[in-house]
Amino acid sequence: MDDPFDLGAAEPAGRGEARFPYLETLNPPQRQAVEALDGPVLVLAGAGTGKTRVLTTRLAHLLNLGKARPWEVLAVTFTNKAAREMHDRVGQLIGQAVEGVWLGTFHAIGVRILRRHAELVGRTSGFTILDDDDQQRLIKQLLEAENIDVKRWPPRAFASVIDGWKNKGLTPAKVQEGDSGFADGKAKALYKLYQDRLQTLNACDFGDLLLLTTELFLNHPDVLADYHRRFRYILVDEYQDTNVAQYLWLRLLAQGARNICCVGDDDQSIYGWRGAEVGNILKFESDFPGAKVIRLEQNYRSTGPILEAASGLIANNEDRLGKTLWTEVPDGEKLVVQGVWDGEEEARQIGEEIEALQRRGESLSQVAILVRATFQMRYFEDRFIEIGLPYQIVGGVRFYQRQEIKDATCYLQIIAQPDNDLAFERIVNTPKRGLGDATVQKLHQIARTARQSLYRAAEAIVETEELGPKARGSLKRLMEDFARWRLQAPDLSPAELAEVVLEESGYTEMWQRDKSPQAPAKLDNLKEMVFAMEDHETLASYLEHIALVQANDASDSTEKVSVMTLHAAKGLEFDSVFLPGWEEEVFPNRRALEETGTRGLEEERRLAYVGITRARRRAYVFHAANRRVFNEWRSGIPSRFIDELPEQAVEVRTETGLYGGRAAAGGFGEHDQRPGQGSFVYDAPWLAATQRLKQRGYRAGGYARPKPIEGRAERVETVEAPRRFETGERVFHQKFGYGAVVAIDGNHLQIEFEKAGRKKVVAAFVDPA
DNA sequence: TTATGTTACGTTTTT
DNA sequence: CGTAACATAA
Repeated sequence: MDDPFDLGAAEPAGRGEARFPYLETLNPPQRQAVEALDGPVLVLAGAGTGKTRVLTTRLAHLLNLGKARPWEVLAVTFTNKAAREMHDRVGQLIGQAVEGVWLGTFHAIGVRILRRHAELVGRTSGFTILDDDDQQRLIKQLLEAENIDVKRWPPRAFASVIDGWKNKGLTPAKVQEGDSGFADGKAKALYKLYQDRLQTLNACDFGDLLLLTTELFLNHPDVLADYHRRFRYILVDEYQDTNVAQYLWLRLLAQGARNICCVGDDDQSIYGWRGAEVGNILKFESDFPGAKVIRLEQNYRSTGPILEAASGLIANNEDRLGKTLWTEVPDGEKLVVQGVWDGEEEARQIGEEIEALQRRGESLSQVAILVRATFQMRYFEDRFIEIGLPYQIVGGVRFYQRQEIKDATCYLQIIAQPDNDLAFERIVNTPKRGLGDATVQKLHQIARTARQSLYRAAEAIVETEELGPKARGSLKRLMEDFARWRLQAPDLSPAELAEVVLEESGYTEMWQRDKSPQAPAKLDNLKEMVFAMEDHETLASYLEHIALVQANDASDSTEKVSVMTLHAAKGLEFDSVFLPGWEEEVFPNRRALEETGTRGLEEERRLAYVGITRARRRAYVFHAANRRVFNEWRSGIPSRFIDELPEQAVEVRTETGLYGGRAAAGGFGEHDQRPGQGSFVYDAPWLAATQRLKQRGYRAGGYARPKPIEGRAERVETVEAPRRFETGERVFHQKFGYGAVVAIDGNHLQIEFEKAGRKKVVAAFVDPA
């Protein structure tokens, strides 16, 4: 990148430049941000202005200058992905792997600190980390035990109340009586009970990882002082997304050396619902008097029109610090806005556009579809399976949250920590071994009166006559299994242990016998899990890893389209970005508006801004006139965000007539009939529109296919050797299960699935049953 | 206790 | 519509 300013003018040229070549590639504000090592620094970095670059270079520079040893640096990120990227890039800069730096997410670092001082917060260092599934089940148990009607007061609602408190850094003692309307003002007391329960279980939920660390610092000044001495430099990524708990946590730590550098962009604050306070970034200068504030405004990522579209949109927000992004590469394609008939049509169009890009030689790894909510992903999956377009869902269900992984993990957890009641309860009867509700209730009773864990209660009860002979024998066998595995554990690697346990417990067998379509995938996942365990030397290290890391949070760079939520896309960039579902109520999301009004709307707008700014060269906004929500057809009004895009940066490709006629005349009322369900639906505006489209020769998927460019392959072939199928043949499909071939059209099969109905599928995705 | 059928309910966004 | 919790029968 050419630097318009002469670096030598600011500082005598000399050995510095030669020793630190990476400094020369920075622009002046970037370089300033890297070199202002001491004292508090706030870097306001717009999208695509080299934020990560500044952060990584700064960290490398710190180490290179010998300002700090690796373990004297704390670098906090929000996602594991960001942490990993930082690790890798710093490694490249200093020419060797970074070892010893405290680099990780708030949560991961919280765990690390808590494990060292667990006794001070009422845990032992081997405490378990609950995921929100565990958390909810625990809460449900608790509410039921307290005779709270869980129909009226759903456990998930209480979970979010608790999370809210924890995000604000509130322990039960600090919560105001009646601070939440939950359970008629009993919430505070219930919160206390919940925390007590966690302590007896020797467990922490996600919120505790921050809350208890902060409590630890507050209640034990000596411990805090120790970390003050340790962390001489602190770096924080995505500062705009810190919540109060994280803010307190950071502020406590930063009081030591006061060398804290926070990087963020108020326009990209999208975690308000998780308690993030944009205010934290605004308060920085008063929290740290004398702080240097550096703005990065030169965008290196996107073309002019894309930047213009994004800037025009975000300018509609009142509550912002304000930045002016600019780029030296102004030319480029305009942002495309395309209206389509419905959700399926949207998926078809996007599929075709992607195939066109592919024919023009674009890489699929540089294409992303960014949705507002996960339910939108399904349409793309269905369509891409049908046309054989390789895709990957990024984010989604956490690997360890999948049923089979969770079950397997529970076995391992019990070996490591027998007193983990939640894990025990989950697998006593998985696979089925005749230990049903009645038995578990009895165990609970004994455990409660004897004040011991379910596991200990089970050990005791098999020596008595309290259970029927069948249950007793079965439980006894299980307890013997556990005892044996625990004995073997020290001599086996975690992976070997897992294999033994999965085999001997009958868990693998359970899925082998299962003939549901998901079963083979589950077995694969279990294999993948065992494989992943090879990387870990101890069981404890594996369990830690699985609790904090999403397995598929990194988009692998293979030839696949990435499908993910806008939230998951933060920090990423792609040549081409598709933004479907820009309709009122979908995006901006209705609930966001209902719950937090203008604040919610502005956050949605920031989300839209994040979406557009992910694109380097091409961005496509789609909106559908109709969408099926649950089982109802609803018409959709184009998102207000579309109107807010500056006209000159946009090319509109919406079919004329889509919003014409009575529909545009205000006919977008709510209606709940499906097409063709009887004579009474004639008045529905969408039906009129359907008929118009039909008259003009519309057919499903019938928009003109872009002409292939000559000389290019029609489609990159990613499928394996084709196999011939015959009509009537019984087949198996990963997603749709078993079915019979109805018709064959080249490499496309029409299959009548037993569960999923009739679908068109590419032959390569189907196996003979 | 398990298998099977029935109904209620839900979709923001995540460490 | 699809899933998960719930109710009933075997």
